[in-house]
Amino acid sequence: MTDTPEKKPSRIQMRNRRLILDSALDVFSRDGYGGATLDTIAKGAGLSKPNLLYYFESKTEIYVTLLSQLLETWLDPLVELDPDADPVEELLGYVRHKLDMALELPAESKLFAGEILQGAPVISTYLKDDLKPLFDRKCGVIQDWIDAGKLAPVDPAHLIFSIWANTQHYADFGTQVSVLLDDQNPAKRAHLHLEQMFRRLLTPVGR
Amino acid sequence: MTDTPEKKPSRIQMRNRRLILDSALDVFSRDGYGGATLDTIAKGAGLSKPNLLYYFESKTEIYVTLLSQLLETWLDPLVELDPDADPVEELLGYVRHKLDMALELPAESKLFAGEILQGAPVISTYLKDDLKPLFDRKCGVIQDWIDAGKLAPVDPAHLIFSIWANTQHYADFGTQVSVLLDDQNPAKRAHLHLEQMFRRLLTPVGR
DNA sequence: GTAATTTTTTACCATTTGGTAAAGTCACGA
DNA sequence: TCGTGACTTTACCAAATGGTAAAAAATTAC
Repeated sequence: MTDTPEKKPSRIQMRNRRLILDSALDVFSRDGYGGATLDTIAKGAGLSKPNLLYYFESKTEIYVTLLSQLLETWLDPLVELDPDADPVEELLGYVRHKLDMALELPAESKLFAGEILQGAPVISTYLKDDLKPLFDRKCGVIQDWIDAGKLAPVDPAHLIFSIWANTQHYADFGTQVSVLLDDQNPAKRAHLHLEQMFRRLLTPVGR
Repeated sequence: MTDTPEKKPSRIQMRNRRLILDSALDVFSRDGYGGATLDTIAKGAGLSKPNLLYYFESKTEIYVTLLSQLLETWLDPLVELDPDADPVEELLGYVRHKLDMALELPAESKLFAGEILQGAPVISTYLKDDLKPLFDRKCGVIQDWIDAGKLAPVDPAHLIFSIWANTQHYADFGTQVSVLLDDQNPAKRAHLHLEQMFRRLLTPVGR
């Protein structure tokens, strides 16, 4: 009880913190951490700058809060990779899920991408302490699948990288994708392409 | 002759402009456009800020200069996709080339990624006017290869996207890759993985 | 209804930032 | 060696930025 002296947040606090975080996600993902300003975030939330600083101590605290909330939901699909399921279908499901997330939540994806791009100054300890163990565990699962002959032999780590790369591309490079594609809704073809690519890569050849 | 009243740049101009651009590439790719400051760039170049502004009119001009120089070399490998070569090997060569570029010039890759991430405010007309036609042409080449049965049927546009995504990932997300891999030189395994993945995707199945 | 508490506003401030003016220094050709 | 133009430094500036203090307003608890 002494750990968190803060009382439960009031309704107004809930609402305003949410407004701020929503606006901040927009601004940080569009302008980057350095390009974002408290005024812009405040305006987007419909608050004044000092009022915004009543709810968050600093610009950095807003940014950190956003990233921590993000990381939870972002890594969830990887956590759920089920060692007992059918390997190819499980991995293709993971690809689908990540692609849907990228298409539906591009701002989150861009925020994360921007942070990594700049050397992960805020989340580097998270990467080392939380993501790395999870990553290693899932590489182990994939390796087991391969050893059991249920998956074509691939480099597990680089497989995961390529899943991340391909799915996040549609969010992070969405501007470029939009310019280059005549088809204005890339979702369907993106899904088909990734399904085809990873199915071919992962399906074990009959021995 | 009236178009470019500037005389040929002196040796000192060549040297200092290069120092500035080198430093600016570092800073912009690390801190983003908004996070970069003229002071930081100047310090990195060993010059004073006003001296830096003797060589470039503004922060934006440095940034634009960097991006234009980048785009030339960056798109070159795509330009050189040869319609008359062996399709699978030609595309695998493109993958290799792009991966090598990402591994050797991560700062350039990150600069470009940051610009796209923020909605391509500076290079959007370039994307529309120059990249798009090239992209469409190369999609045509790939489609012709497919129609001739020399390539497995893939979505040409999304194939190119996946090549870009997978190769740039090792630069743009290099921080994450480094943290997650025990192997500290990902180059070899990355090459092998991408070769395997794209060879399987692209090799036509005997009919 | 009123006192206590929470929330919002107004008025600031110090620092940083992109950029300028102008004086000084250097290099080099005549 | 001297003058001219190229280069560099010093001294600034206005605007923007992250952040604060304290008063005013609104809400809540009793």
